[in-house]
Amino acid sequence: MSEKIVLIDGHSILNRAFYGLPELTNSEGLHTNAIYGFLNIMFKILEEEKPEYLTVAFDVHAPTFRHMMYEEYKGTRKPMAEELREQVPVIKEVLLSMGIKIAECPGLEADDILGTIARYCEGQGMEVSIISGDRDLLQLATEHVKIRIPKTKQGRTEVEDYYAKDVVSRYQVTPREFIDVKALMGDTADNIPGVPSIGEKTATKIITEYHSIENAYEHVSDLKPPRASKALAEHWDMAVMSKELATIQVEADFPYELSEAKLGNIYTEEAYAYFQRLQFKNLLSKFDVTAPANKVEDSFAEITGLRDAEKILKDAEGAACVGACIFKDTENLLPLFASHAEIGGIGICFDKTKVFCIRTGDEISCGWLLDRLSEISASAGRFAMFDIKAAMEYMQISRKEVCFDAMVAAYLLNPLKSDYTYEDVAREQLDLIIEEKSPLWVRVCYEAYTAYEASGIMLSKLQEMRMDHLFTDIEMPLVFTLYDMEQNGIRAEGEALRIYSSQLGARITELEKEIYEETGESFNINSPKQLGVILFEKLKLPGGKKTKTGYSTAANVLEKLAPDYPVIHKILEYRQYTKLKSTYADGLVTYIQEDGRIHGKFNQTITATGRISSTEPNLQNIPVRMELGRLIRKVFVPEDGYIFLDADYSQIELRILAHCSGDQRLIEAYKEQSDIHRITASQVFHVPFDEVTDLQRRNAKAVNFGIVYGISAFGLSEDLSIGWKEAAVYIEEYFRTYPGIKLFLDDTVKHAKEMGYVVTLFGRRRPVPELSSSNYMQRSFGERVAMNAPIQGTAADIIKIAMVGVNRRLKEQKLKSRLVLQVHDELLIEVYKPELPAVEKILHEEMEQAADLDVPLEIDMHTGENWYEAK
DNA sequence: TATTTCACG
DNA sequence: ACGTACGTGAAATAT
Repeated sequence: MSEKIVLIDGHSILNRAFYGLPELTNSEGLHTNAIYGFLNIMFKILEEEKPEYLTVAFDVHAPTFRHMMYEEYKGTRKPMAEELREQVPVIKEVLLSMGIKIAECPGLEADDILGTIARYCEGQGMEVSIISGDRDLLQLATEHVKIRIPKTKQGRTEVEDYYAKDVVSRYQVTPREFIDVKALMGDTADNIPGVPSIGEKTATKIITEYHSIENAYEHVSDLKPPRASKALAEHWDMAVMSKELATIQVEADFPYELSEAKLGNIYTEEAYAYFQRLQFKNLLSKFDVTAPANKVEDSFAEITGLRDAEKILKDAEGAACVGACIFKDTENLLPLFASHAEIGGIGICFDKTKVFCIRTGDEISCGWLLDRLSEISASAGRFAMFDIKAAMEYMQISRKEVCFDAMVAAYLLNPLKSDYTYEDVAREQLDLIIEEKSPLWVRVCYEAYTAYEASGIMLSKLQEMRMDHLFTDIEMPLVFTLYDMEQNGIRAEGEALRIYSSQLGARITELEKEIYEETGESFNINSPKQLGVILFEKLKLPGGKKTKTGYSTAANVLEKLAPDYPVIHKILEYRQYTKLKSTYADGLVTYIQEDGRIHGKFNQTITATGRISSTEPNLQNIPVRMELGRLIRKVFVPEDGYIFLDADYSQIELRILAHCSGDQRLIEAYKEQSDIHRITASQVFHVPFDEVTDLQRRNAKAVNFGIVYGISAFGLSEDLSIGWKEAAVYIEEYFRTYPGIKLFLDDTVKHAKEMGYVVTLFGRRRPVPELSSSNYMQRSFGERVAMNAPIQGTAADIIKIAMVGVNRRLKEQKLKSRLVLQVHDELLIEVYKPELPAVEKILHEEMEQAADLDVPLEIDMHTGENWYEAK
């Protein structure tokens, strides 16, 4: 068997990967998508081909002869996107770290390097595979040189292979003739002008007949069609130049030692370190090298004996700082049942050299261990854990003021991440790499150690970033408030939900039947794909639009497209009913527990802006806008002897905007009147307050929303179904009326671009990396985010302060009333009836006084025997 | 697992 | 010439 070499067209594959993959960055903010894609393609090819040799060729970015000629011909070429450019030196380093040969030579393009190496190796009797995204290389294909073109189709990479014969069957010309076709037709992507008015069809036809441009030129008068004949005669010089441009050199002169391309072990420790830095977690599994020994790990110990455990826990008593974690025994369990696993033990760390995993078992009981941990938490100067709210399911926290939630701290330091694991914190704060394959007890020790060691570091970072007040006085107390709310849960009547569900079900069946009759076919109405086909192809509804995969059948699109078709309304009604049934009626019953209550989760580390999120179930999106859905709220009821008290902030975000911008006109307006949209309409459209029409108010309201979202004429026009131009006029008028707003928003974006982040009134930060993107759309998004995040985030800060205050006073006064829900600008309390006056006072005061703004914070408050009535 | 739709603020 | 409003989560279908 002959030896094999793989040649990779470096920039071409990087390019493919860059544009084929979504944005990806590591924690340093370095873009990594092209590198990741490149390596994936490379590994795939290597596994497939198992070559003896490998070389990656790159262009050197000095202008080459061929580029010069073209640039004179057509001006400057587009610069490489910055996000891609920064990845080029990194991939080269990564390749070097794997001992992979890189070939580059000033004055030569990668094509020429590839062509020359390919010819040489073929001459040595080797098999050659060239990997490139560029079809230009097809001219190099022979019986032993295969051109491989990776295609990314829906996430999967498929490779098209071309030997010489494949080029012939696909393009009707030989690889050598392929050059001449290119010379005639040109290739804008490849900087080849070609002959004007000759396209692919004509070029192929001419070359299949005459085999070369020279021969075609000799018979130029015979060429058909006459248009081509004339073009070639007139632009023969262009054809010659194009051929020269299109021809890849195969006898270029540059230093290259085949022996240097010999593949050794590419999974080196150095490469491992790179992959870790780049955070390519799933590529790390390819390595079986073990990371260099870690000093900290040497002092870790696993404890199963009671005597040892007693001694250690006694030592931990009164420590200045304790890091801890609680783990479940999932080792002998199918992952499916992991959630009801027993406690396997704890991790505890109270000194760099005192790190233990204490396991429950024959000697150590769960109850005892957790009680001891609870005691230790109370005696510690600082008690640090990841996700304290979750841990409180198992242990008592009696001294909240000493607690440090490392997950919450990590969230404040960077709220953009999807999760906050101890592995990530260890890497980011401690430069510590934790082996995924380490035994459970070692990982447990690492978690406790990371909580211990990173807590001080993160606290000082929070201080530097002026978020210590936010962390200590808002977010940490909130951990316990949210825990209380989860424990409280909210009562829901299962039977009422089931009745509601069956009523919806009956109507759904009716609608289904009617829709099938009107479309003359039965199909899955819930499938946008099938629905699209029925609506736009079978029924030929006007202009099917939008989405990547087919027609959009979203409600707003359908309404706009065909408001006159009765089927459309039936379908939208059907959607509404099925949504209510599946998500709310049927969805909610499954969460009702023994106590008749739903104990949903409130998540503190999810949103980029600082809001809380609600899951299992989501209690923050219970219907309210439409009456039909709003009825669901009747099943949420207080316990006997209790009543609901609901309060929400009135237009808190716009008030925050008025305050932050300091726009006097808006501030004055809000001090006088509470119908903000009406005032806005009155002032923007210059009509007396009482003469504002419904339409004017509606438009003003949309503009107000737009301002909060980071205004754009396009978005506003979409929302109001008006022209782009008209929307721009509204915005202009708005800014003319409130010039302070315009100044503030511009200034916010400007600061964000300089600093890379935006800040709320209470110091919460949101990085906005999109602002430095070279992509217009991404950058615009960044600008809108920069305008919106401080407003939405400040509102989040304020209600969090109110929640903590309300909860604190309820508990201090030993009231039975309890906080049950938060819905962004709304709080719901289940009030023990005799306490109602006191609780009303507490709720109103805490919400109103949560922040001292230049405009009053108005609160709407209602009571009710269920959530429907209380809103 | 990804996409689409729709519920909320 | 480009193509979007900000922030979430759940369910159903498609892949």
